[in-house]
Amino acid sequence: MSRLNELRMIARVAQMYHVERQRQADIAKHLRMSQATVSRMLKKAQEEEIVRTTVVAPSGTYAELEAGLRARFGLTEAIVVECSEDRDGAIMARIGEAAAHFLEATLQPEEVIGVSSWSETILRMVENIHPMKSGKAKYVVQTLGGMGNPTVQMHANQLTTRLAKLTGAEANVLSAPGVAQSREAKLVLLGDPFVRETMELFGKITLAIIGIGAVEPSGMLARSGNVFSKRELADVTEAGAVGDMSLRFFDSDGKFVKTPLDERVIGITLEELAKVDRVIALAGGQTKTNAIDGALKTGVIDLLITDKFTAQRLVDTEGQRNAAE
Amino acid sequence: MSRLNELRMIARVAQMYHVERQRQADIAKHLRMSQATVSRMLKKAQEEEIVRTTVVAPSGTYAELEAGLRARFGLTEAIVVECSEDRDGAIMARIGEAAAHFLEATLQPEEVIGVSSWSETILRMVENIHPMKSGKAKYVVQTLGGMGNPTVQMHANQLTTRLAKLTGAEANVLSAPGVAQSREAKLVLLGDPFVRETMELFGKITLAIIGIGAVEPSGMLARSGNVFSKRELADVTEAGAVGDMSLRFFDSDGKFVKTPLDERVIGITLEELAKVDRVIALAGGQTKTNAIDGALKTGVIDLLITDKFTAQRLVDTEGQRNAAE
DNA sequence: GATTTAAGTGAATATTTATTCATAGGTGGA
DNA sequence: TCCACCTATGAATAAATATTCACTTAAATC
Repeated sequence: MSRLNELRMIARVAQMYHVERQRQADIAKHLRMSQATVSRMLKKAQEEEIVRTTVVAPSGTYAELEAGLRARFGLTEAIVVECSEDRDGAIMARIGEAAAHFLEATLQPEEVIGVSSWSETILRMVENIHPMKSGKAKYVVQTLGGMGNPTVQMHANQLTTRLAKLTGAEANVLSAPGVAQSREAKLVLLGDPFVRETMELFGKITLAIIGIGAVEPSGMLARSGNVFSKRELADVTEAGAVGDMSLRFFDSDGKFVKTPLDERVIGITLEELAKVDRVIALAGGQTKTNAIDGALKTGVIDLLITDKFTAQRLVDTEGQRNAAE
Repeated sequence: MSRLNELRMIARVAQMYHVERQRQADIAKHLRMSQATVSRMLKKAQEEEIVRTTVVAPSGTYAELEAGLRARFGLTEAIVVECSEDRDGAIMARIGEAAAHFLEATLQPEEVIGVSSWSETILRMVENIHPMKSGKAKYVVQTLGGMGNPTVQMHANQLTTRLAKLTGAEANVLSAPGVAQSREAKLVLLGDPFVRETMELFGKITLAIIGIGAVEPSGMLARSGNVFSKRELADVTEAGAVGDMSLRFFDSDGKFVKTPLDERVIGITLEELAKVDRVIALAGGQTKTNAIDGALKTGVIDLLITDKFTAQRLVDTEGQRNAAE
């Protein structure tokens, strides 16, 4: 019986605190006890489940999928965006918006941003960033050379420049092709002082924004603008690669896949990426699902922004192997 | 769209704070924002009803009835006890237990307790009090003389003495009948130095424990032990009295009813009672409902302890008149 | 386009809450 | 009955949270 009276009292205290929003000191005075006791009663009220706190996710948000992604891949954070249809265009737009919002909200002063320029999703992100008046970031560093024809390469530089302008940072473009003609050609290009200067900043990057690419005839070929030969692509596939970040490949287990191509790519390596404080990956879409799954397993990524359909597929995938790092 | 992203973020913060029980500073660090912002987001989460806190009353407690009583009668507190049947014996036992628990939990050091001795419910309370080793109260003052035959009078004194012993206080009994034979007899009795000493303490009482009596042939007559004549009782009834506290009467509107009897009663007055810091009334039962209703309307009572049946009747009673003081 | 108004931010600070500490009473075993 | 141990308490204090302040930027109005 005395326990019931005690619970009765606890319930009353909980009522006064949570519903009537009185301060503990006032409740204590009212009931002639110490504030410490009120605090303890409230703790007990939690334990006894006399007070219950529920967090309701607003519709259009996917807290559960996010939690699932975090748990499955050991991510620091995950953002799953609403998306009406499972179509690449729509998905990129939504991810870009969310990424822009996230960047604006969490960008630190003096940040060194690395951006793997050739990704349409990242482009969408940049389009959605509002100019920040007080220069927040320090440098924006392009982490992969331009791709394909000079026009597209120009575009990539512009993306970097624009992001730098929006964040009030200094732009460090990588005035080189993403893929050199040969190992020797790469060495020559690396001799350029501007290229070298930018690449030396790779180690200083505090926030990297990257896209994830899928390795499969259509995707890869389309993106590469024919800089890789069919033969080379076949090699990559045979080596087990399922996707790339900045043209660095990994397999479905998240293991890095070394290929002769590495010798020709001018851009950040996965090892360098792994050392960056925050690595944010932007990717979604049916065709990229496997690539994203592998990318997450590399342990390089801290935060993934994706769409609800892809998130669902990533969480569903039955692979008993335990998640990344 | 940005609003959705903001809500998404708020929901995530709420999740981290309420479910994962992380500190605001840690959440802030994780999401790269200031603790102040996290605090604000959590506030917003409340407003947006993303977090909901519910207080569930443990079964066997009647938070709603208590709230109803408080609202209707302007009480500081109300305690409604579980009770299996609407029968006086059972009700008194439960109220007594609850009162004992409440007293133990909230008794202040140096308290001067006034106790209107002749009430079976109060007796039950005293029976349930555990002895308090460290003398908590200062005095226990009997606020109404004994009633009826000397044996019963003795009993009343014992109740006071016992309560004093249990609370480690000094007992101040009122060695006089509760009702003198006449106005003159009362004056003589008041001349007694011990009686006077006790009555002078009435003004010092910080906590009064009283019962509520019903005015109706059976109740009143039974209690009075024939000290009041039929004629006198009829007068009281005609004056509109519905009940009494310490033999001081009031009507159904809570207005004090002065009667010739007042001249004969040796005990605390309602005016004196009104000045006491905490007045705790113990009463329940079908027959006392109207008396309790009137008593609460006097505005003298700060805290009522009653049973669920009586509480229900008190809250239900439709009297549009607005509640007490 | 200029100017006022409103809204949002982090650092500093005030306020509120949780915990530690010292103490006291209760409990159960020898 | 006495002792060891456990629990509960309030005062003091540590820790955590809310608010103020000064400032910046976005939006609204002229």
